[in-house]
Amino acid sequence: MNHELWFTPRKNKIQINGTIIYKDLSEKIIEKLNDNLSVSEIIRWIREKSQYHFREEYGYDPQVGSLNNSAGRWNELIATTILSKIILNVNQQLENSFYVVTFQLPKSRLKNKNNHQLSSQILNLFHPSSFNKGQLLEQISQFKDQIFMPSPDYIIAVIPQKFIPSIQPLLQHQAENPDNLEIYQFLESKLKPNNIKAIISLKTSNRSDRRYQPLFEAAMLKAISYTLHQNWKYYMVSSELSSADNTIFETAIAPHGLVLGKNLKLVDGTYNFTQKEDLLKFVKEAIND
Amino acid sequence: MNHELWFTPRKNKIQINGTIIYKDLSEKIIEKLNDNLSVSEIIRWIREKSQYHFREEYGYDPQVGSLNNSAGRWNELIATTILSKIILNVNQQLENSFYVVTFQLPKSRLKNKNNHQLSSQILNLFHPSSFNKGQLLEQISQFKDQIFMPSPDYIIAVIPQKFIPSIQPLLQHQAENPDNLEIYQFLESKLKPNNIKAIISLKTSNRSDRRYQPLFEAAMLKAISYTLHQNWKYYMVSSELSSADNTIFETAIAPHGLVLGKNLKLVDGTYNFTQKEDLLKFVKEAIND
DNA sequence: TCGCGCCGGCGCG
DNA sequence: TCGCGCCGGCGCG
Repeated sequence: MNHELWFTPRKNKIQINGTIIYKDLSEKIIEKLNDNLSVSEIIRWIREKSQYHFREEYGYDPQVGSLNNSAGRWNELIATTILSKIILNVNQQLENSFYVVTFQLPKSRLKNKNNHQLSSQILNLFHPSSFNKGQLLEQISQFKDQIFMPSPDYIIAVIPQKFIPSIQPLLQHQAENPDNLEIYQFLESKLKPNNIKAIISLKTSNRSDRRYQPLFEAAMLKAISYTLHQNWKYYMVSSELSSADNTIFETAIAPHGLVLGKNLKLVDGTYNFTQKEDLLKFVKEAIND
Repeated sequence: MNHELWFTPRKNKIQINGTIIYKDLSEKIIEKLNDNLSVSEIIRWIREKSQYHFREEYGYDPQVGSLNNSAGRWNELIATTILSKIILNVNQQLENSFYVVTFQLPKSRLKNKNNHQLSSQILNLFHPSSFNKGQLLEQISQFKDQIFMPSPDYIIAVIPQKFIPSIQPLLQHQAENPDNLEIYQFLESKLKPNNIKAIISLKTSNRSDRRYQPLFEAAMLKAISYTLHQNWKYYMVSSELSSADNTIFETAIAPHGLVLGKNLKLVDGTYNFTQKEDLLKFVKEAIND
């Protein structure tokens, strides 16, 4: 293992290459997961290992922010592998003509109006023409350039097998290479609203301010889902959940629920992500509806 | 100036007493404001001064997080003083029978259902009985325990002079003691929805994730405002605004707008907070409607 | 003691 | 180069 590749000196600072570190340690990480170590423990272990080698090499501690940035990425890489494996397994047992699929998205990015791409990356799962009159997304079409939200961490979709016969190898590849967006690229412009079953927010931890970030995402997605007569679920997944986090996620009403006088929840489930099994729960919940 | 009071040794760490530091430096801060130094510059100056004395005393740098926490507070203390002075001035020139008032709120906090207080602190501005049948907040009454949001940074309200004849001394006192909640305490349970004109989010800087925190607040408040047939404005104020921040704040549609098919904006104005004058703009905008 | 709400430090495309 | 979206470090009540 060549620890020099873990760090890159930049102007005035040393960069921590979180993705490289993860790849170097991925075999051990998978082992630890199989030994049922908690995801928090594993991330703490990668964190401390990175810190140790940084200190060895440069004689001082890395910035907290650089490790925060990496920890978020490590958490996602672990979750991608676990989710992909779970869904590979689910697909092998399915007895209908659909496949379940999970994937991450490119980051949302402000797009020029004349571009065919929309600023909210999740909307680019649908073909631009589906916003046309008489098409499936007509109802939100007039506002499509005014919808902003971060790219959700994960989508769970259910798609006819005939449209994605090769999905199992793609999921297998994604489980082994959790830092790639092949599945998104494969599905871009091809989904219909009713293919989407669930959207997932993944965090290592919450703060009482940061917890409103995914709630805004949920507010927009639930409003879109309602307008399109869909039933998209929104799940919160975090390795740390305070009692207040749980209560708020379980209870919070959607803004459009207030306006319509309907008790429409923002969040359909809140899960503590400690072990592989924790993710299985909401995958089942998401598709059994 | 006794720098020892700036810091308090705690178990395993040294606490930075941001409020004490601010009070010690407040005269100089006011001077710098009068000299038209930018708010960012002033906060950077307090930050560096704190860091310098911390280092002198303990031989190492303080945690970034402790200075972040303080910088947010310093920004609010400065803004409270400026806003209070502006509004004192506005009130002296008013020729109707109303006073303008601005104030901060206690932090939101999960409340027990049987308590008369609600979890969203802003809702405690209204009397509990106003949620009763036939009263002003009846329309959101059934969901009042499912509404969650952080306490907004500032409220701007317009209130009949006869209800608050003593408001000018209170504003004067608030300008001089920006860390107190007397005005909120004075108004608690006494406001009507139409007293509220504007809600303000104040930040030193945004990040592309953190910018959705006030947008969630705006989404809930605008939904409440719509349901109550009010026209509460929501303003973003920040010392740093990227081009993307500006575009998103200026363009974003409210979730309930999507559902209703109406172009309802989340944000009514985005202001760069560098000097005193920047706050005057939206105070005028907020009350002239 | 913990909950609230603060914000800069990133790595990567 | 900057935009995205990551998250722990608080002080204070």
